[in-house]
Amino acid sequence: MPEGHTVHRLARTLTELFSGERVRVSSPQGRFAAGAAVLDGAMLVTAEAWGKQLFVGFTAGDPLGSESRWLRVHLGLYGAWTFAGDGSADVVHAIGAPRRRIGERDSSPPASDGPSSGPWVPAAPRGAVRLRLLAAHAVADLTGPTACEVLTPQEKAAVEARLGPDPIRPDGGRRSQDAARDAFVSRVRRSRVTVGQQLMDQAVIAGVGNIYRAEALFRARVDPLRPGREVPADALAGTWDDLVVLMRDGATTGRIVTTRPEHRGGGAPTHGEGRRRTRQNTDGDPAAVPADEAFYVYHRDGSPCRVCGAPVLLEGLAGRNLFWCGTCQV
DNA sequence: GCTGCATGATGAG
DNA sequence: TCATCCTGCAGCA
Repeated sequence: MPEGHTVHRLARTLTELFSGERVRVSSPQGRFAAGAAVLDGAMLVTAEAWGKQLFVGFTAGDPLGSESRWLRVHLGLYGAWTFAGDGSADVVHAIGAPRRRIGERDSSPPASDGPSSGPWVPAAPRGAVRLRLLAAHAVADLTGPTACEVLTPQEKAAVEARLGPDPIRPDGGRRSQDAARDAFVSRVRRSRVTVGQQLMDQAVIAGVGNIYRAEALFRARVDPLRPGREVPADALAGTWDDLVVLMRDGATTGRIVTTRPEHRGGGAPTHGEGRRRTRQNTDGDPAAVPADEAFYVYHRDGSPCRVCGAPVLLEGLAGRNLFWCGTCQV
């Protein structure tokens, strides 16, 4: 599922592909027909993310009236975007749940025969496409979103007002990085709701999902079942700072990798150049870290903790699976 | 072919 | 706390 890093990545991709373009907006599946009709033919200005919320801005004028509009998309558990293009833009991939299909070049005919092969024709939408954005050189299809609606700027502001700070946004979306961190720390400590639950609350911190929750609390050695007000402020501040690094890395690479090099490589001991790496996510090559070594606890229930060897625990918490190490996290 | 799950959020009870 | 919505895919038969 798309956690915040994926949504930020999507915003960048949409901006790259469509900003400054007039786009045809349609709803092949039909469920967004009315909204699509409002936006069809408008100029797309930019796309941005706040936590898991994606906002795509369209300029006032022409088909729209005197007011600009924002398309708000939330992918939920299953939503996904699929991109294709004529190859003039370097971005042809899909991002989203349940599986990334990065690198899939479904529609684009090989650009091998050059510009003489005539105008690019996008492939027919595949599956239940709620929304299609089409410009001269690229197409984006959206399937399975939890939310897809057209908002006024005021309505967009109202949505944002309900969201907590977002570690990926500059300054966390607050006045400063310190203000964002403080807001997060004090909010968590104001409540006796477990810190594990609060990390999934988008009003507390925006963009964190089940993976980042599990991994960040493990790295901070904090027991997810601890009431928020009992977690030391400096542990929470450290968690925020850690998430800033982890999630920005995720947004850059498209992959979540939280393990430190010294905790990977179950078999072969790392040596040589691999040893001194301190970054988590890739060092430029996401494939460098095998998928089964990317996490400390997420989806590793029953397997030995990478640090202490105790079996990773799994429990249902507020309807979601919670993974943690009962020995390392206290 | 069918079933159950998934990195979410919401609304009713 | 539960049911519900959105969709695709892995894992079965």
